[in-house]
Amino acid sequence: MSVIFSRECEYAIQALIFLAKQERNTWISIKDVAQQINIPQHFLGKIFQKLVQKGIVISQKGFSGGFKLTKDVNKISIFEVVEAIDGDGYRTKCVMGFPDCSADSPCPIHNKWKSIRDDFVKLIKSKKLFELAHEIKKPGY
Amino acid sequence: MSVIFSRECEYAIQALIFLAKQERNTWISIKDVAQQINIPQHFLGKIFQKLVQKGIVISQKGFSGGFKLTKDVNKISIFEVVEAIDGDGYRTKCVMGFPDCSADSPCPIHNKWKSIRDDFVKLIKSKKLFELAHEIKKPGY
DNA sequence: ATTTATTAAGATAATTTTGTCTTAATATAA
DNA sequence: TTATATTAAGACAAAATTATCTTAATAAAT
Repeated sequence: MSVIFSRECEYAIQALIFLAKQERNTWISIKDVAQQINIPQHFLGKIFQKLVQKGIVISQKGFSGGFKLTKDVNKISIFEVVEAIDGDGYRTKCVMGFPDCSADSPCPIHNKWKSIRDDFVKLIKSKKLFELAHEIKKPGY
Repeated sequence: MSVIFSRECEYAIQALIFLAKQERNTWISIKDVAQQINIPQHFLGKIFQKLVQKGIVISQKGFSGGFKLTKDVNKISIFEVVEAIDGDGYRTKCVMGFPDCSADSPCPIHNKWKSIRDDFVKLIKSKKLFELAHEIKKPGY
């Protein structure tokens, strides 16, 4: 299993970081992205379709078409990508799975988990593709 | 999807908290646990089998048999249950899914995630069934 | 001994997630 | 206008997770 995000979401994050590393205003094909970051091509296709619907990337069909980011790389955060693909379950559900856990009727670790989770949400909101793309220069990424 | 733990693991935690609420040294049947916390009975059976193998509970077959905790309720933490069911993936894998991320070759949020994750691990190590069972008195748990 | 209530364990099924294949639509280049 | 490279989209398949069903083993009560 993955840690917090679905596999799909992990791929989305990795693919967008890859896009952010490329020259601005050029169309990048699914094939290129999938090969470079080593993830299944057609699965990535579906993921990109969702990202198009959410307005994070735009697509261009046909010869030398592909995808590019709609917004500036320092305006797109991990948080935004996660919300687009996985939704908000990771920050709204009870970490122990109690169905009735809520602020009104908190489970025994509700508040401490909330505090930790808030730190995490703050982290992924603060991290933009720009920074991520520039920090990732080592092989393997 | 669940938050961090698998459904199986969430059920294990909930079931053991329920056991911790019962009178010590009495056998509690799967059926009772499953009905009370509203989870699938046979699925819970398999989970308990794993918990027996890990030495967290012991079982007694036959008439008026069931399960009980092996150790004192203030000696079993959420952490222990999670390790038994889900293993350590949640605290060892890269949160963005980069396959080569490690302390030696950290992804851009490796260290900040580690810090948050360490807080979480500390939390679930500190929470014993004893405390959890006593804090859960409201309906719905 | 027989009945009954239980865990143990394996087989099967349903659901969800992940991954693949195929065809259509489309845009560019030749 | 034809060939080619691409996304779009749906069907399909595989794998993993979650859930159910069935039978065997076992222990207690009668």
